[in-house]
Amino acid sequence: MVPLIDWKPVPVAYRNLQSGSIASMIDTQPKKVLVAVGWPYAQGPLHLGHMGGAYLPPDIYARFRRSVGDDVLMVSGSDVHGTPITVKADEQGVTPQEIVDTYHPEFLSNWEALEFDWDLFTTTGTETHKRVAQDFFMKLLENGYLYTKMSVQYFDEEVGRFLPDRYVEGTCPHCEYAEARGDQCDNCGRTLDPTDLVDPRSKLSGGTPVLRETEHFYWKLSEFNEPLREWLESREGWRPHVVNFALGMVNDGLHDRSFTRDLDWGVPLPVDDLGPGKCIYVWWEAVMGYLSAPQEWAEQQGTPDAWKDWWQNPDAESYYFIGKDNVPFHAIYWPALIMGYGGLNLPTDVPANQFVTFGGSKASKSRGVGRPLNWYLERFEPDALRYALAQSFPESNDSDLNDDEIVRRVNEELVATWGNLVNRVVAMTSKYFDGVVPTPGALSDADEAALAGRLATLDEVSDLLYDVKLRAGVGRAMAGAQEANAYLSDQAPWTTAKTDMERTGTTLWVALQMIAATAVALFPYMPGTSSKVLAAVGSPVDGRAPEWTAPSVEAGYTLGELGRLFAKVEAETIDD
RNA sequence: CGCGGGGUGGAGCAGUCUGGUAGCUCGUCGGGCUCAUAACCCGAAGGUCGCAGGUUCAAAUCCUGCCCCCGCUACCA
Repeated sequence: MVPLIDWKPVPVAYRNLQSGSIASMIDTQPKKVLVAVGWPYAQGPLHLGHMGGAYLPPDIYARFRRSVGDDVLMVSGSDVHGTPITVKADEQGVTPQEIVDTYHPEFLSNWEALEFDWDLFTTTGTETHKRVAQDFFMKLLENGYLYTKMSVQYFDEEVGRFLPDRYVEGTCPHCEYAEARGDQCDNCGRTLDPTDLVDPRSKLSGGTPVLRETEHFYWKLSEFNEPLREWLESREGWRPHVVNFALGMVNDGLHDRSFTRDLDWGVPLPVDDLGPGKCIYVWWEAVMGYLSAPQEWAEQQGTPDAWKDWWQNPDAESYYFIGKDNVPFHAIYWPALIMGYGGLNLPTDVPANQFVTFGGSKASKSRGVGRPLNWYLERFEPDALRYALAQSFPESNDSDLNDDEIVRRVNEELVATWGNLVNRVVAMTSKYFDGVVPTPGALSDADEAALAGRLATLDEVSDLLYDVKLRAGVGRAMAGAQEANAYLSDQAPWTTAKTDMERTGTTLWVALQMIAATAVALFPYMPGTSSKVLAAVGSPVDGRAPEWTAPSVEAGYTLGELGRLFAKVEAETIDD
């Protein structure tokens, strides 16, 4: 056995910032940042809850880190293996691949509709993934963390398949509930073993399954108990619910778990000790995607070793964006796999979200609650939807969202505060100065305060974003827009325009500086509209993200065309 | 006693670790403004911080018990 599990503390988000100074807002030593996004299971459509919980947060975070100059790699992909997909394929009389080919493209179109900026969104069905997962298996085997063991499991002779615990149903031996599952009785809540069930039947065929011996590789997870405990206890800045939950499980004691399954649809074992029909358990193999996707990306770039900068460089950071139901897999099992492999970076942070609920019900594939994502995509502009979701991110609580709430956020907050601000300033510049940025006169104290305020906004938003407090971040950025609205009210350029055009010009010049800075602060959240604003004021986004600085809007520049940033959502459009 | 999270003005949330005038976004009411997407700005009303007890000069915050909601409970992913 290999000397146990080397891990080193991974530094938390590096900051090279000093409040107040524009130049200091850019990270002078760019870091490699892996933004790892939970892999959606290609078995059903995604809902708005998935976006708010797991997928939009990483896009915002990645865009922000790009803005401060870091070298971000944002990857994920469709998880295409496992029993549920094969079962669904059987039900529909198609191949598992055909199921995958239904949902993977749908995911891709979802990302496009919401303007996610992936480096790569692949699948676990690639040759690269297979190679990486098999290599991972061999490394664990060589390091002594895998062993074989016989066990007895129910087998459905009708469909010719071993049955996962949840696919065996029967009568609960404790309460005689007839619909108990093999892992648990929903009636009395007791944990069960499938062999406990009276009158077991297969959920697949309805027939009576038979017990068969089967040999599997088992993972010595128990060996990782202490290293994981030590590692988790040393985490700083993690969300309490993530650490507490993971630590609770570790303190209860982890037991060895089977590493393989009797299944054809998956990554086959690289050794033939067990004979055919064995695959790596889909969950273990799926999280290895965090390692295989960067390799696939690197291959596509023509720099096949480039992935090592994110995985083997101890200064690199990695953030795993997931829902709370996945905490065990990202705060326990995946770190344990990484430890067992050796030489790879452990997660810097796992900022798992709680759930977005709709009228109190979890929006999820399995329960079918909530509208299809496309329903929202057809009715809302992407940035408007991104805004409404960001303001409801369930970072510490489950958060509730409904259609009226989304409309309220868009109409009463986004349109009224930010959209209207841009519109009124551009309109006045057009009206009083023919659309040319005026030359400022002497700056008053109020002007200076307003200009300083825009820097404070960028500074404070960046503090929140580094901490992955994304909901607070968008709120703070919007406060920047409110400051600009208040500044305009105080200065009343529409009044001074009657007597003092220089004063009016100065006010509008200041307001334009505030708008440009706000657009930068909002860019991670609403990249499309921020890009439009920045282009219109003469600071177009160069590359994938604007520099995290207050752009200088130059006097004499003719503002570009900029219609209304957002349309109000009419009640009728959501009235069905 | 399985584990973790949550219960804060009409709505959605922050604050709880490090006790000390309960904060934000909206809504409501009043005022201002009229450049702007009936948008913007200012002010006010509205909360015994799930319930009960305890510690303390002082509790949303610490302790104990209880109630309710969510997730997990290891072979669904």
